[in-house]
Amino acid sequence: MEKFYMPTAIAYTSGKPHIGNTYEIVLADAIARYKRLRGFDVYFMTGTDEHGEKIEKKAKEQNITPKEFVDKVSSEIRKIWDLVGASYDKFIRTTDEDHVELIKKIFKKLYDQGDIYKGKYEGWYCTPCESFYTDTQLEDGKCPLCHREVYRASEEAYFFKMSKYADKLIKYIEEHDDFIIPEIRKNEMLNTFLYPGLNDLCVSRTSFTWGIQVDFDPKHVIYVWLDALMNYLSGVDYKLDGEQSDKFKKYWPPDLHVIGKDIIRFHTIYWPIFLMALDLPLPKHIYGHPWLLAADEDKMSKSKGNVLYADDLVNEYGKDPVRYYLLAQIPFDKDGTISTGLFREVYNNDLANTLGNLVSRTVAMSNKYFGGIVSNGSGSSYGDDFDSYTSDLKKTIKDSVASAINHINNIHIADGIESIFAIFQRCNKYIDETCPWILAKDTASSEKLKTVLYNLTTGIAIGASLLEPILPETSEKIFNTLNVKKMDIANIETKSADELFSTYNTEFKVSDAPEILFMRLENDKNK
RNA sequence: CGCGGGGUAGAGCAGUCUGGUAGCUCGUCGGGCUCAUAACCCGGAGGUCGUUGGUUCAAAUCCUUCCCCCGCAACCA
Repeated sequence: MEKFYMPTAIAYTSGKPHIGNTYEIVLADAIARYKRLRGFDVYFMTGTDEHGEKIEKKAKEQNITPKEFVDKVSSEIRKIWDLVGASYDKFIRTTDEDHVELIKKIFKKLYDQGDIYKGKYEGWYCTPCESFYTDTQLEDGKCPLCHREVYRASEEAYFFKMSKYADKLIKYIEEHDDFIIPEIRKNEMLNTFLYPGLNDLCVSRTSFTWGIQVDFDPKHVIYVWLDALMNYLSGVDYKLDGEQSDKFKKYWPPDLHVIGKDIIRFHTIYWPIFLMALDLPLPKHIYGHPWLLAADEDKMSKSKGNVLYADDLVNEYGKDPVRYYLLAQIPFDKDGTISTGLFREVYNNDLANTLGNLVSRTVAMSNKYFGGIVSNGSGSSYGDDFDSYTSDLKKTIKDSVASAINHINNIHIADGIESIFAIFQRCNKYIDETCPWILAKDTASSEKLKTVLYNLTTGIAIGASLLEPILPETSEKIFNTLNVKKMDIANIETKSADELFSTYNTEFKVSDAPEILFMRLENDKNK
């Protein structure tokens, strides 16, 4: 069984994540579910990044310990991930004991082998703000925060010799075209950081204490990124010495990193270099996904009051609609937008009208005309337009299936969803073409009518099977309503259109009281 | 001159590499239908393709001028 190790970035526990932050976990979840359906042994990992100065400060403001603070936020984050249906296999925390131990050992090892050295960090220091600034950060030569005088200061710090590995990394990136995706991110990294020359990275701090301590030099804590990135190793029980763990041997290296474009630099430069220093294979692909922005094109922020939270949306509209919006509306390499109005529009158009109503009308007709019994009509050809409606239906659905699978394989999820919905749209059109209510008036067309309802049901089943990774609850509801078995994606992909439309060759009975999948939302003037 | 992306119908986007009738979704207007969640299906209207100049029989597409928006960066995660 082929393995698929997919870690997401771990969320920084500085506060409650908004809907944009939640996108990443939903995206990764859809990929994980899809890979499982394709027979992969998936290890889907997420978690929280919990050290750093910012957290130390926030805890202090609330008069609690940093650990109490991160315990609270981490569980809040996890609750939201669960709420949107994230099927992660492991939730790691950088305060986990085994993680902390590993980081300490790694730091020591890198120091011993000469990749980390002690040096001086120089910069402009603002005493009241207790912060260092570079030349370019200063505003008019003064502190950018409080605008007071700064003075030249230096502080003891450990540095990592990035320069030692830079050439090797450049070569690797150039030779592996799909290491950094999308391509724009690859160019950004090469042009901005690698070609001009990589500076050594400061990997310890002495200005705060909430972090993993350097054993042999206790006034230093380990730089947050060196700590955070290593979760991908500790999460599969990587052992620096002694017998290597089975989990590590099985899953390493990551097949796909799902991370936000804002932290692509840490994942495509520092992270691979750390791995080179540890002499470990690099991840196969690192996907810097785009962002979800508020519809007014601004980043969501509390001060602007345009923040939407996943849990609020799930409570109001349900889990699957939230997943649908995120997955369908954010393209592979460009930012998407969200507002309550857009959300409701997409909900009505795609979920309530196209999909929900299709299932509803199809099942209703089966109940009305055949007491809920569905079976394929006996006539294969009727020598009129009916034949071409049917063959075009099958062909269009087969084409959409191929397109959807192709997109999803390339993690172009939004494009894949569009192709899946083309199936449902084609089914709706088929109803208009064949006019079942007219066929029902003449017993002589009984076989045609059976054929129509059978084909519709099968078409819905095909679409719903593909939809499972995207909308797991809805997919299951549809199969319960239709009372047929889900199709295997491998079969959907390889079978011919005619074979696909012979899947359910014995009659079955659909639900006589189908549930409304997505209740249509009334117009809401509030945006 | 730091690097990069973008400016196409009311909104959001595709098309630009490989010049040749400007396309999709939503909205809007009209028609059809009545199985269905006032849903579904069909059709129409709506665009000097940011700006200047050029190459060409022909430019959204190639070259050029300028204007505007956005991302990355200046070691916060």
